[in-house]
Amino acid sequence: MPGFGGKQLEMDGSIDDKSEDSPSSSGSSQPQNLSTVVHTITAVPTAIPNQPVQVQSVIQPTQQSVIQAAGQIQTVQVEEDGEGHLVRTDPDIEKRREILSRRPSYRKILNELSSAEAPGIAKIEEDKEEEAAITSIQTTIPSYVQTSGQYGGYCIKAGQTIQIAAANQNELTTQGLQTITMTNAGQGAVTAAAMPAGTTIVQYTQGDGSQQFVTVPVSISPAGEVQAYQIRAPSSLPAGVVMATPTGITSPQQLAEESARKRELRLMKNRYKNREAARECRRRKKEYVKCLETRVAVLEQQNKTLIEELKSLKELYCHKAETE
DNA sequence: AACATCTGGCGTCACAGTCT
DNA sequence: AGACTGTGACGCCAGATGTT
Repeated sequence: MPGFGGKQLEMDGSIDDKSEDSPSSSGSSQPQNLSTVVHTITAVPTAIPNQPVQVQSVIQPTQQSVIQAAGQIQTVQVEEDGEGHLVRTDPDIEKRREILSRRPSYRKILNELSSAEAPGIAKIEEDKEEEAAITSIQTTIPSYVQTSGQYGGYCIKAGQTIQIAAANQNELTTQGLQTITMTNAGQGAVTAAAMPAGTTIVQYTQGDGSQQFVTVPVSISPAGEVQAYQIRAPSSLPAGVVMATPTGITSPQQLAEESARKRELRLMKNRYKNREAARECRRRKKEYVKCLETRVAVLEQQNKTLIEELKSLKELYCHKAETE
């Protein structure tokens, strides 16, 4: 895998000198007691989508090292930290740190990792999959409606999700509706406080796939039957949003209820998209973790190889010293 | 077998950053 | 400014695994 053989330019800007490409590379076999060691290394930015840079460095704390990348000479300030790691200290790094301090995107990180290090690693692609068409009608009666009732001729119970079959769906389709989903307190996200009793939000998808939301007052008879949904036609509300009632808000309690309903409407509009976004985010995260695990495995293997190499060189050296 | 704990996935909300 | 996007955090759930 390209890039794993050299120094890793860490995300924090440090150059972690853990290995060298080969013991025969220029100057690397020089005795350690020299104050200046010349290395030819390949630095691979782990988080920056640059080409691997060939580094001709004179490893000496606080001295400037010369990085030659794509024919361009770049001067960077390098210092050694307490643990023998080389750390860039030039002003560029400040800028880079600033950028990196922002919340990273798994998509970005992984794409950068894969482009810089492993062409074999698949990039996270833009999700072009079409949403599967919803063909059923699903409705959940809020759990706070502790009763059972009738909806479109079907008996439903509080907190239950029901499928509304052909007859109603056809009826809806003729009106340009494909799906209708009632969701709120069923997930526990909406409580009686957040969503005033006696109302619910109906989400439906039109023929063109656009999401529509309707706030619907629900009348429940003493016998526990859902008697009616009073849905009104769109008027002055933004496209796609249909608001049913309420009329004549006067008391602070009603105002609070209204604002709660508005909040719920806003959340409802975001919920669907966010569900998908969260799914994608988790997928990217998993892919990112996998990628990191692969890197760990490769580096561990490399470490083993280097240890073995060191051993055999030591043996060779001792053997040579004995014979002399 | 019954129960407890762990694990992974999901949906949701809040929030920060980005885009229009 | 408001919409959109990506992600962390949280709670819930179901299945797997360990313990009694």
